[in-house]
Amino acid sequence: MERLEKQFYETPTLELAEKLLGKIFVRMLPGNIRLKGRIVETEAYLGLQDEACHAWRGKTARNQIMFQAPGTMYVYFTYGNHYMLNIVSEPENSAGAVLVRAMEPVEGVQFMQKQRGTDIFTNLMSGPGKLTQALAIDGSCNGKELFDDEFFIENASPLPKEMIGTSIRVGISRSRELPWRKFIRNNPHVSKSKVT
DNA sequence: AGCGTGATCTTT
DNA sequence: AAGATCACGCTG
Repeated sequence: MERLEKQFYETPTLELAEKLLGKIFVRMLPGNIRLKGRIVETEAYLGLQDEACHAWRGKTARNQIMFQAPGTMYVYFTYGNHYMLNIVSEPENSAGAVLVRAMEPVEGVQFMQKQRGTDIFTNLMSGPGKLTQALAIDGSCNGKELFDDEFFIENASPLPKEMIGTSIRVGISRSRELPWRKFIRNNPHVSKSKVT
């Protein structure tokens, strides 16, 4: 399948969160290592009215990447342990991003097992902190774009509507009511959560 | 259900 | 300068 171009990302954040489901995230590493994961769970974070969005009070040193062009990666560190992978949306100078919460491993499983310290297939990328560990994504990836040979996303056929679930977002306290989490129904790699 | 772990943001 | 919060994951 072909790689997603810039214009794919030029769509409202909530819509992008849904469109990314089923697409194949690819990372190339030195030594001809290719890692692939199918995106199965996402969440939308949008600008000023969404109090759970890092950028809701304006631009800071941490969140500035969220104001960049669609298709940029916003990676941040949290809870003293974990990196979170987001894909920037919305035009330049407005803030928005899609949090990638879970993937299904497609290629490079052995590498992922080593990274994660487990062989259990459904425990490799079934959470936002797990998938960055599996893919060796850290703060050095913050600000990189999905349009080169290191990081890109491959297209896949759109999913039928009935396969997509919606819920409130996981692990936030402000703006909890917004139903901005999207996931593939009955997929075993979707993160464990009280909300289904 | 409880806690580690450290950057970031808010309040004093 | 100090305190709170945090888009989590692991053990028990």
